[in-house]
Amino acid sequence: MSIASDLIRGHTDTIILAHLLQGDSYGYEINKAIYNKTEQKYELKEATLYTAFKRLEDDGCISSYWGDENSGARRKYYTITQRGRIRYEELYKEWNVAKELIDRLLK
Amino acid sequence: MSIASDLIRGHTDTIILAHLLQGDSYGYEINKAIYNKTEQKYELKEATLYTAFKRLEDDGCISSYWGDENSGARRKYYTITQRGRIRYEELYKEWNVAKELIDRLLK
DNA sequence: AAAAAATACATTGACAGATGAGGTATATAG
DNA sequence: CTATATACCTCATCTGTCAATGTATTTTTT
Repeated sequence: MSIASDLIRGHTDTIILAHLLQGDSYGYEINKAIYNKTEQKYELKEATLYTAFKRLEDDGCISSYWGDENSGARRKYYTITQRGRIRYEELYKEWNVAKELIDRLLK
Repeated sequence: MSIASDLIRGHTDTIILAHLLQGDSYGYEINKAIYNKTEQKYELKEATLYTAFKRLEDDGCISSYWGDENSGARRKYYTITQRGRIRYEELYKEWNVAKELIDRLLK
């Protein structure tokens, strides 16, 4: 069963921040990680991913630098900032509140 | 703590269908019920509610009739249809899958 | 060696759901 | 008579998602 994106909408930023808490990473890898973690049930579309990177970087939650690969395609790595860590904690709490509310509303 | 609407987005229809499983109801009442069930943490905006009614009725998930109030403002009641019940079950299952996925992705 | 697939980044226009702002109307409480 | 509560509805606008499209390099297959 694949998942309607409207159910994930609102979590894109949190998912990215959560992944970056494990260490710096780049777009393509994050996407693959999500796909595998969800047992192929959910995949962020590339446009969504890069839109989110832009949003998070503009907001100071992540910063980026180009990797110095000597083989393979160039990669843009992202690091979570202190502000990003705080934001993640907030969003994670919000999710837990929302989860309970939705459970209650759907009975 | 109030809840970002993007976290509820995608659940509006399911919430309404869940409420109608308890019996026919009308817009104003459904809105109040949601507000109270969530301990005043979440309130559907009226525009969102009526947009959802339109969407659900167009899709054959609910049907409507005017109440015969002899006092107070007129009320438009909604009934969940058989199709609506099936849709609710699907959406409820999707929510439970999504919930697990999000939990896993947010670690 | 040529073709195909995988890796990797990025933009743009269109779309759908949510919502602020506005509107209509009736009943009741002060 | 005025304010508040009940009750419905529409429209323009905003935001996040995504299909489509593009660039460039490397690896694998034929």
